[in-house]
Amino acid sequence: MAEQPARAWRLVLEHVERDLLDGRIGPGDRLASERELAADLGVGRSSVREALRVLEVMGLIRTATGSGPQSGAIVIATPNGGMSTLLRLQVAAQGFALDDVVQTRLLLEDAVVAALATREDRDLSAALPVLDAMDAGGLTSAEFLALDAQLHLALAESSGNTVVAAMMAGLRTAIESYVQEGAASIANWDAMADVLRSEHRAIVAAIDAGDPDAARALVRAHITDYYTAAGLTREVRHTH
Amino acid sequence: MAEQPARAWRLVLEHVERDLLDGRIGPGDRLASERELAADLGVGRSSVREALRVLEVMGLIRTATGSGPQSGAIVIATPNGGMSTLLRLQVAAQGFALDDVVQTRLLLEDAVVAALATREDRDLSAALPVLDAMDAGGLTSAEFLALDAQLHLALAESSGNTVVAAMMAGLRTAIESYVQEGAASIANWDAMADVLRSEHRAIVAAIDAGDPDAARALVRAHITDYYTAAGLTREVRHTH
DNA sequence: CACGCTACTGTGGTCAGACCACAGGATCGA
DNA sequence: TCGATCCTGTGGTCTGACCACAGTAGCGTG
Repeated sequence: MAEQPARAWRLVLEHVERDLLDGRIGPGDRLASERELAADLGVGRSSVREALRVLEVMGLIRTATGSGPQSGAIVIATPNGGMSTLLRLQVAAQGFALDDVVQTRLLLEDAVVAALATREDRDLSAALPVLDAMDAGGLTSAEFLALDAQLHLALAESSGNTVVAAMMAGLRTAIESYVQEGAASIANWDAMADVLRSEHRAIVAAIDAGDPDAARALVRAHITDYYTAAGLTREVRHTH
Repeated sequence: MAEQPARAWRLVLEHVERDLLDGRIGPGDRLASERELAADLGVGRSSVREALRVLEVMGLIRTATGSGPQSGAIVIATPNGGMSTLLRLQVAAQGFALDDVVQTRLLLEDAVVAALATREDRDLSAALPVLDAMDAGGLTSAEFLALDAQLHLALAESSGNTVVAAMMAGLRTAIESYVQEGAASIANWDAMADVLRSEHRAIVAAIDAGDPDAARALVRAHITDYYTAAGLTREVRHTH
C-alpha cells in the first residue's frame, strides 16, 4: 500500500471513524463542534469542514445551525442517500455502465422477492398501500414511476436486509433520469401502466403464496420488459 | 421533495454533475481550477473545495498539485474506493448490520460465479495466478486474506459487471477489520488455509466446467463456513 | 547552436480570521 | 409569573494569505 501523504481532512475523517468504531459516538450523538475538532486535531476549520462534508454526503451525519441539542453535526447513519449519490455520480462519470446497473438491479430484486417468498414471517404491509395507490387513475408517468420506486423499495426493506435495500434505492436513483426519459418514449403509457400494475399484483401474489421461483421469474420479466420497452437495455444477458 | 436551502458546495456538486451528464467533461479530462470554478459559480473557494473533496472520496476525481496536464482535478471514475469508504463508514456507524453485509456478499458472489460458469467467453486468467500465489507456504493470515480478497475481486471483475465488482470490493472492505479479528480466533490457521485453498480450486473448477449450480453451492458453502468459523455470522436470522 | 540552470507561473493544500443567520437558553423586566 | 430581550454557540460562507510542488519558458553559458 502506498503511503498517503497525510492530508489534514483525512486525519479528521479517520478520527471520526475511529470514534465510531470504538463506540465513543453512535447514532443520535453529536460530534464535537467544528472549531473544537479543529483545535483538538491541530488542523484548520476548513479541513474539518471538508471531512464533515464527506460524512454528510455519505449519510453519516446531518448538520444543523443554531444552538441546542439538535444543532451541530449529529450521527444519523442513513445509507440510502449516500449510496444514491455515489451510484448516480459514477454513472454520470461513466464509471458504471448503464447496463451493469440494470443487471445488478435485476440481480438484487430477484434475490429480494425470492427471500420474501421463502420467509415464514414475511410482512408485506408496507407494500400493499403503495400497490393500491398505483391504481389511481390520471397518474402521470413521473408520479407512477415514483410509486413504482416506492413499491420496489418497500419490498426490499421488507426483506430485512438494509444493505440490499440501500443498494437498490441507489441503483434506482442512478438511472432515474434515464427511466424518466424512457417513459416519454413509450407510445401508449396508460396501457403500459396497466401492464405494470398487473405485474406488480402478480409478483406480490407469488410472494404471498410462498413461491420463490415464480416470484423470481415474474420480477425478472417485469423489469426486463419495462427496460426494453423504455429502450434502456441492449441485450438480454444470461445470468441464470 | 423538500426544497433544500441552496448551499454553495451543493451548487458546485450539481454543476460538475451536469457537466458530466452533458458530456462536457469525461474520464481523463481536467476540471476547471478551484479558483476558476469559484469565480464562475460565484462562491468561495472553500465551498468549491468541499464539493471536490466529496467527488474525490467518491472516486470521481483525483487531484494533484503542481502544474502541467497531470495537475489539478482529473476525472477518473474509479468506483471501488468510494464504495468501500461508504460501506465501511456505514458499518462503523451502525447504519449497516454486519450480518446484512455478509448476506449481501453471499448474494453477489453467488451471482458472479453462476454468471461466469454460464458465459461462453469466460476468462479466468486474472484469477489463476492468485490461486497459485495462495499455495505459497508461510503466508500469514493477513497475507492469505489479502490474496483471498484479490481472488474474489478478480472473479467479480471477470464477470464483466463493474457495479457488482465494486459492490463486492466495498462489502469486503467494510468487514475487513472484523475478518482480520476473526482469523485470529481460528485455532488451526494452516488447516483452515488448506481448506480454503481446496475450496477455491473447486469453485474455479466448477466455473471452468460450466456448472453454475455447483459453483453457486460451492461458493456459498465456502463463504458461509469461513464466516461461521470466524464467528461472524449469527446462526439464524432473527428479524425481530 | 545546444544544453543546463533558473525563475516564473499556476496548481492544490492549508490555515486564520471575519461575518452572517439561526436557534436555544439565560436574563431581565413588567 | 410570564413575556420580551439579549447572549452564546452553532454551522455556512467568503476572503486573503501562505506553502509545496511541477511543469515551462527563458536565459545564460558553453
